[in-house]
Amino acid sequence: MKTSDSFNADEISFFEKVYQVVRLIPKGKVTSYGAIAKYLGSAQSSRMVGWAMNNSSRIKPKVPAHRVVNRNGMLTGKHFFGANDAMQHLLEKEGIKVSDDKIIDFKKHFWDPSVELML
DNA sequence: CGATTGACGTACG
DNA sequence: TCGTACGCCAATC
Repeated sequence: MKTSDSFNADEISFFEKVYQVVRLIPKGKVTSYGAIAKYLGSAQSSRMVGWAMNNSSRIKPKVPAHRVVNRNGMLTGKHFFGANDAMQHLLEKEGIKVSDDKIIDFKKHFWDPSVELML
């Protein structure tokens, strides 16, 4: 415990920042890896966002990685959810229509952290 | 310790 | 418009 279990801004890493942002994604909304990376100040590190998502399976609490898709709105990481349609099913359950592993009206459901969380 | 991979994105041809 | 190449940082082999 050491003082507190809270997150220390000085302790959080690039990955943990990603986790927090993803957790802030409202239901029925989605975002892209690049948007998160850009919000973190490393737009070119979009790969790291995806890598962070991979680790998201081991972190706690688990982050809604199903709300994070690539720039094309395609569910590139659906294969990581175990079931092939698990990610798609979750998105449809939240009101997001998915077809061919791709989000319909992706731009419409797009949630940009740099806009919603901008101060 | 060095090389390869990875849920992406942008640039160039 | 489509395909290929590069960059970014960390983890894994």
